Amino acid sequence: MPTNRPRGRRPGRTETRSEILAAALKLFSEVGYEKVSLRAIAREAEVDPALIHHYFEDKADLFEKAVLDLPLDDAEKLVGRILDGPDEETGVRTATAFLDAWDVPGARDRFTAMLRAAVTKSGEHRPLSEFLSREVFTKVAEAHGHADAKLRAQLAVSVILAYSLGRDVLQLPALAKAKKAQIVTALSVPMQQYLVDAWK
Amino acid sequence: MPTNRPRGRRPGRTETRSEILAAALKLFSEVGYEKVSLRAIAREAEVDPALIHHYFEDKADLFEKAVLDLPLDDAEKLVGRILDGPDEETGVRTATAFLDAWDVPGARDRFTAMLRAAVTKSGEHRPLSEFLSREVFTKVAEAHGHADAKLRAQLAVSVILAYSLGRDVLQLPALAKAKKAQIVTALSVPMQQYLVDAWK
DNA sequence: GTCTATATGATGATAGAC
DNA sequence: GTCTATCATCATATAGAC
Repeated sequence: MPTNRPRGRRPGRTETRSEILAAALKLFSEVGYEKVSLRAIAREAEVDPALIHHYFEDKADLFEKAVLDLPLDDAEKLVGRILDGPDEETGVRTATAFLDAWDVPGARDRFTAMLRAAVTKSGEHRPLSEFLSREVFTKVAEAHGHADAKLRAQLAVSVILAYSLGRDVLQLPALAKAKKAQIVTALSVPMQQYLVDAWK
Repeated sequence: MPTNRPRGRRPGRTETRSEILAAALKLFSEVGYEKVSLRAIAREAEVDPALIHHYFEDKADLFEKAVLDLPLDDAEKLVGRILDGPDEETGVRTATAFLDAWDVPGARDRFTAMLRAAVTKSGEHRPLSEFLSREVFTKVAEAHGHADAKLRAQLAVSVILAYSLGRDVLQLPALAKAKKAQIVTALSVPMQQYLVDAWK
C-alpha cells in the first residue's frame, strides 16, 4: 500500500513565479512598460533573468499575467453601486467607489501600470479607458437618459484618469496628501455634472 | 564703399535644422520620448541620422529645442485673462483660454509631447504640471482667497491634463469629435469649483 | 528548476572622409 | 554641411549544461 503522497505538482520553490509577478507589477507601475527591462524585473525579484522566460512567453505575456489578469473590478457591481441611491449623490457615490477600489491591495499598482501602458505601450490605448467608458460610465449616463452618453462617459473617464495621473504618475504632492473626503468632494463635482446633470 | 551684403550666417540649406525640429516635435508628441529613436526622427525629416548630432548635442537637447523652447504661453497673461471678468465666469474663461492656446499651430503637439514625456522621461515629471500649478492655477486660486490654493491648483491641473490625455493621447473619439462649446461647458464646471467656489 | 553562455538586433553616440 | 562607417551598450530571446 502506497504512502499518502501530496498530490499534483510538486513545487521546487515556486515562490519564484509569484515573486516575478510581484516584482513585475511593482516596476510596471513605477516605471512603465517600455522602460522596464526584464533584467530589472529579475533583479527586483532576485531571480535569474532566464527564469522569466522559463515561466512566461515574453515581456508582453508577463505584463498580461502581472497586471491585466485580475479583473480590476466587477463592472456590473460598480454600475449597480453607483446607480443605487438618490440622483443628487451620484457623483459622490462614483468618486467613493473608485477611491474604495483603489484601496484594495495591488489594485492601485495595477491601475497605475495600465495607465502608464496606455500612454506608452503600443496597442494598449484601449483596455483601461475603453473598459471604463463602455462598461461603466456609458451605462450610468444612459441610465440617466442622456443622448450624449458616450461623450459624458469619456469625460468621466478622463476625470478618473486625471486623478490617477496626478497622484500616482506625476505625484503632485497636494493630491497625494489630501484627505480622502476632500478628494471625494473634488471629484464628485465633475462626476455629477458629467453623468447626471443637464448641460447648462 | 562696400556693397550691402546680407549679414550674419549664410545658411547652406538650413531648412535641415528646422526640418529636424519639426519631425522631432511630431514624433515626440505622437510616440513619446523614449520610444522615438533618433533614426526614426531622421527618417521622418528625410535627413541623415548623423545630421541630428551635427545640429544638436544629444536626444535630450533635441527634445528641449523641439518641444520646450517656445514658452507654451505667457503665464502672466494667462492669469490676467482668467482673472479679468466676473467671478461666476472664471471657469468658462479658464477653459476657453486653454482651448484657445491649444489652437495655435504647434502648441497642441508641444503640450502632448510634454505630457507624454512627463509620464515616461526620467526627471520630466515636473516641467508641465509644476509650471501650470505654480505659475497659473495657484495664483488664480490665491486671488480668490483660498487657503488651500495648492490643492485646488493641482486639481485644476489634473482637469487640463485629463482632457489633453483623453483627447490627444488616448484619443477617446467622443472627446475629439465634441464641439468646442461643449468642451468649454464641460471643463468650466470643475474649474469654477476648484478655483473659485467654496467646498461644499 | 536553475543558471551560463550567447544569438541577434536596435539604440545613442563618435570620428572622420568628402 | 553632408554622409559613411563604426563603437559600445543595451535590449529580448534562446539553447543547452547542470
